[in-house]
Amino acid sequence: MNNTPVTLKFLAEKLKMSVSTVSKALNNYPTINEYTKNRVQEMARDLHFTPNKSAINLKERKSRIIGIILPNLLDHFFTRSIYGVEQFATKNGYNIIISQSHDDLQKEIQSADMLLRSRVDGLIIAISKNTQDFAHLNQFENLGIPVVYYTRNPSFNLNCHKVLGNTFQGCYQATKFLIDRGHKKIAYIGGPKMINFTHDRFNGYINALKDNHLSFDANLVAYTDFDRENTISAIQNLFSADDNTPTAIVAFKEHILFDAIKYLRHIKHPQFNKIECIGFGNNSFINYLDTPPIASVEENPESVGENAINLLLKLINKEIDMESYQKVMVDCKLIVHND
Amino acid sequence: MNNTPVTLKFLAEKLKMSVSTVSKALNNYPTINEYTKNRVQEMARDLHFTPNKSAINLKERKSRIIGIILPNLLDHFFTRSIYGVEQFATKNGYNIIISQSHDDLQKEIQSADMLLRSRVDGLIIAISKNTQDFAHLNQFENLGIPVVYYTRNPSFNLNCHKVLGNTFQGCYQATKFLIDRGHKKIAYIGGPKMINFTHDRFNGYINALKDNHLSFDANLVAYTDFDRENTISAIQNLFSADDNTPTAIVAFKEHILFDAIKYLRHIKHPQFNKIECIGFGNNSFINYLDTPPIASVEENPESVGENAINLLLKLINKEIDMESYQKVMVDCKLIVHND
DNA sequence: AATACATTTTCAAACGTTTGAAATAATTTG
DNA sequence: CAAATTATTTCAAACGTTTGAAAATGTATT
Repeated sequence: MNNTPVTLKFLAEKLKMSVSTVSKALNNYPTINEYTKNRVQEMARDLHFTPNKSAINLKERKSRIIGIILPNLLDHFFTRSIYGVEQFATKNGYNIIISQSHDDLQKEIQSADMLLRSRVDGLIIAISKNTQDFAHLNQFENLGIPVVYYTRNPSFNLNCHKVLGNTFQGCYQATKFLIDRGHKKIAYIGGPKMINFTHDRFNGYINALKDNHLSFDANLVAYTDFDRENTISAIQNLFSADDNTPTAIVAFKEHILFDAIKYLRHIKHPQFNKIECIGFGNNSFINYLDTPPIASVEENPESVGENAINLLLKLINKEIDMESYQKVMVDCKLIVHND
Repeated sequence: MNNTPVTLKFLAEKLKMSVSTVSKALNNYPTINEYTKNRVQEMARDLHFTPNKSAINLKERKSRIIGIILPNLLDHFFTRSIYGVEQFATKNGYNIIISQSHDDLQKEIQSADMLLRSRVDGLIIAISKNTQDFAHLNQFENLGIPVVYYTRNPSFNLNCHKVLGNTFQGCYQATKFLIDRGHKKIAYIGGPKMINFTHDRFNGYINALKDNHLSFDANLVAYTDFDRENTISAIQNLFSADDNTPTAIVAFKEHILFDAIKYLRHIKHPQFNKIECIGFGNNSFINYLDTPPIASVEENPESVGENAINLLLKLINKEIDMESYQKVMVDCKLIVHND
């Protein structure tokens, strides 16, 4: 209800000194007399002085804000990754603004635009699945604002900073694990081909087969997206040939397995609870399933976030040159569930 | 890599006109000549002029930013509620800054402080479970910045704006549903007593029993928190008496039921798959359980968020007086799962 | 007491916008 | 064609900070 805002000027008038003295006292300048400092700080406290960030930003030509754009907040991978980012950002005096693109290019452009107006000091982004053109993101770098792509990134483009889960290694490990358990017919269910890591995972699968002298069978591979219908039909395909049916599955997302298991149970597949499967993710709900995946590929999202912010901070502080493009890989970890 | 930032002044020099003309042209002032407007707008586009929000905020004495503080982003209730907020905020030209308190008072105070410095135009908050003192939040109202409490709120305090799920009604409905299915021994598992809606839910349960002439049995009530250990022991208690064991459960959070079912299966309770249960939440994961809850109490988080932002916008626009404290209740909906 | 030096405070400009009032230019009117 | 009107542009101050340079004050030295 206070109508005159408490500004430096206001404090200065109260204390009968100049604005600069007040400013310097609050910022603990060595040239300011101790007694004066105390008086100023006390008054500032009493009157609940809160420095106006807009004014400071304007003056300093920076915002101490990091922007984050991601497809959505309903995906645990992303919310977990924010933990990592936030932790290190606040530790270094930065705040974060999170914006969702809802996997829509137009919305992503809007988000980028507002973050640009807010003059964020850096941007961390997981691009939408339709992002082909990068004009809206290149703007940042043109203004000298560093951008770090994480997880979802322009795969063809080497001229950007990236932090990625080592999804090849994760998929290789998962496949290898199943091979070591004696499986010969391991199916692979991949994700939308537009998303860049889909191929890396597939390659992990292929390489594990090859390295272990198993032949590749195209009938054991199916693709789906985030839509359940498509997942079901992908699974139907895999299990259509009665003679050559898989005994294990590797899936690009764990919840595909949930659908798979449910479907197999539904059609009363003779050994639906024998099929061993592994997916990316590490959903705590696994504990509640009757027929849980045998293992999960933990992507360590917090660590991905952590690496992204650390790289970004180095770019902001010019410890790394913006032109020397970095690529950081974060290893996955196979979590074996022994219920 | 552009080192001279593109500002109004810069444009003005290029165009050989005054800064104010440029400003007014970009803001489409009627007093500016059409031809001039076109020239200015074209140049602004070509040079990628981006207005500096800090400068505007400073001048306008507002930020067009809404702050949100919530315990964490791993809880689907909160992430879903953000959808509602975001949608209406952006529609009205506001951006949002999300900050997590991690259910820690100190962190909440920090968040509040940074949002205050950022001079948000309004605040939406779900308080941490330890928030007893509200000095850090009252500051906002002292500066004329409206605050809307949502979901988690100071229950004892009537002098604040609130948007709440009608958790009483939700719990009543759930209990009633089970009664109608013939259950006589319905257990209730409540949440942390610090959280205000725990009691409302309990009252919903009690009232449903009473209205349907079922007697209340204290042995059928247990409390837990977000910790699995405690949940297990709560369930153990409920099922310790061999003679008087519940046939149905209402739980304040759905995942408690997952633990309950798992536990009952584990101890091979004679009718673990007969026990009918209902919890708050509406986790899509339910579809994958062998023994799913019979129904869910959908709390409509998007709608809660929507109501919160709408109320806040009205307060910001002074359509509602800050002193006339509002309380909005959002009804829950019972979702019956017929597998 | 005059000078030198150190300590402390203030001045003034800058950051990038907005906007009412004043100035200027262009057009109409009698 | 001068005066009155209207259209368009510019001036100048303000928003709340920061900060190097200049000014003022205080203290020590001879």
